[in-house]
Amino acid sequence: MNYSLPNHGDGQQLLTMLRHAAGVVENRLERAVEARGLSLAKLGVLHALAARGGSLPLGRLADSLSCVRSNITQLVDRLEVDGLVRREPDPADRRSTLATITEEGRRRYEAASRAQDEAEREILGTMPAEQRQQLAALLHEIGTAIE
Amino acid sequence: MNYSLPNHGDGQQLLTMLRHAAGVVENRLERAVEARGLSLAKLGVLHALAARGGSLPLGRLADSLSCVRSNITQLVDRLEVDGLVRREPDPADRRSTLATITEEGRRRYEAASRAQDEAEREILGTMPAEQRQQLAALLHEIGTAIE
DNA sequence: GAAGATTGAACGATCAATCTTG
DNA sequence: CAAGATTGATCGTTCAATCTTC
Repeated sequence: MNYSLPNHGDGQQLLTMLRHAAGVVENRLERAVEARGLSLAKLGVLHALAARGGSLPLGRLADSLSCVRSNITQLVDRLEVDGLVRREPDPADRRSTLATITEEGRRRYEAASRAQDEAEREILGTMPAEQRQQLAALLHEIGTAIE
Repeated sequence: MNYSLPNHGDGQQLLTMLRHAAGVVENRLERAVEARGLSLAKLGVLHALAARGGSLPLGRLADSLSCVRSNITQLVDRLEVDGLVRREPDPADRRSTLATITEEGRRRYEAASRAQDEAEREILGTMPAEQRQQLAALLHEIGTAIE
């Protein structure tokens, strides 16, 4: 559901606004990293790898990104085609496969990461620190209200 | 990008929180309507139809949901299989196709819509009106900061 | 030619079933 | 039998190309 949101029912427009704002932000960031030849999903994988020394078993990668394994299988497939990640056998366990970031992968990661930062700074640019703090607190409250 | 979000770069954690909160809310609402045999995407279509007398040309539907036409084509395909929507020729323009909600579609729409309301009320349940108002204002500000 | 709809391809995500190795 | 990874199916979404009708 990436498109404009219906206004069902009688009053919870706030959650509609929340989802809409996040969607607009997401689209904006997606465009920013796309201009550097990545998607947010691929950037997420490269980030996890770069943050862990360059290599991770696919299962750990799935844990890192809180997604199911088959998602990682296919994401890494595409990243391999792009030449940004390599699959390697795990010496410690023959069931396991390591994903390793390539040199080109590191370069793309750095560039796209900077592009994302820049876009985020643009979006938040004018918002005073006090309001940011308020927003963070309110979002945290909603988060904890669920489970 | 529905999974846990990376913390690239140096400080815009706020947008990560925003996207994460929206994702959690989205998943929760999705589960709520799924229990009534719908998805948020399908519910959005039924809502648009119900709100406009039961029938709309596919193109207007795409406009309503701010998505691309081919998306509607396929969504309506699946809704037709479900028996919740019917395609009909547009008497006014032979290029155009009308999507019409069925009786069963209306029933499912009502039920799922109530389920969504309920879930939204649960999520927001304990949040005082003043905080809701604050949050709405801050979200609006972020929205306007983009274009 | 432009508008309405569809089709085919791709991406990102999930789930269920399967294969290999522990 | 568990755990790790893959495959095949389905959903939601976009884009580019195509077909029909205006």
